[in-house]
Amino acid sequence: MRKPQAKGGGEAAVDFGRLPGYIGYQVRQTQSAIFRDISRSIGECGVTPGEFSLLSMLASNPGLNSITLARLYRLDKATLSLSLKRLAGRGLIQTDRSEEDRRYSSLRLTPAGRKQLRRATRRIEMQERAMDAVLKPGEREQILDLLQRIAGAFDR
Amino acid sequence: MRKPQAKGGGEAAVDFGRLPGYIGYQVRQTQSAIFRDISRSIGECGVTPGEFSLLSMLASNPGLNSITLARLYRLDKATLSLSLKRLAGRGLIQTDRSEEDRRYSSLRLTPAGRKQLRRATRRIEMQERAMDAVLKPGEREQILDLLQRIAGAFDR
DNA sequence: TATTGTTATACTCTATAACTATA
DNA sequence: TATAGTTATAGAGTATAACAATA
Repeated sequence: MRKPQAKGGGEAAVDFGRLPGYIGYQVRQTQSAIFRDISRSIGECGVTPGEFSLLSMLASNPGLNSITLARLYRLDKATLSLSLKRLAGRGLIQTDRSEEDRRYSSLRLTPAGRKQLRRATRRIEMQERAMDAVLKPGEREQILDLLQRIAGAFDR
Repeated sequence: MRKPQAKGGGEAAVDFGRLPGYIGYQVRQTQSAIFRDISRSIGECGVTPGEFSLLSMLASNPGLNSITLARLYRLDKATLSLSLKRLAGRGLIQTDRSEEDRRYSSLRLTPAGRKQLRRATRRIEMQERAMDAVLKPGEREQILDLLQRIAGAFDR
């Protein structure tokens, strides 16, 4: 218990206290390490992790509307509206009004969006392979399961 | 493979594609669920997760300087300067110039900061207990280990 | 010259509130 | 009246660049 957690660099004798024993803390640190790694190749990859999720969802669910996306990711519709506007501005998605109910927009990837998604997917999967390099057989499934259960604990 | 990952809500038949199989994706979702949960009681708790880390570090390492903190958390010194300014403005920390080398500041909690940290710690540990409720014996140690190894894979 | 720290500026992500168009 | 979507505004969190003080 209370094992200090060295983190590289020559900061001898810094005491992390109980922080390393908190799952919340380690999830934050890990998320930040993963994000930093992707950011280093953001030019090569072209999209942020959040944008990658959105593009993937539209690839699997063409015609999806933004209120559904907002509910799935628990974002305010205004927040999502801005993200989608940016993606549309870059020509990666196309937003049309739905025929049946003209309040809804129908979202889908453009050809440029599909191409960008393929590029980003290659980069993301490279990163996942880098993680596999430090995991033993079965551990990927294990952590995916643990993370989903923990997130589920707060689904409320 | 390609198991769609239902996420509550009545969005029947939304296909998450490969996303649920990516560790990066699940870490992001979990971090976001944990953050949302803490945010709901931010008034009660008083500090953000990032501020909680900073206060904890200063509790365990009184007199720490900001460049060391910046290196540990891989933040730019300007970024950290702003966070510390906000904490100082709320009277939670006190920053003094070091005696030996007057370029350095010596950071420490004020009595109000110690009190706030105790309050936040109670809240954070409640959250950790909520996670334990969905974990079997040994699984907390398991996920802490897995997360640290994955973060370490990108330490570069 | 090099290092610590601050300030100015800018960009992303997020939310709330007020609005329009549609139902 | 209710819902989908947009815009305006504001607050964190992050970075880069330019600067001051100290070594």
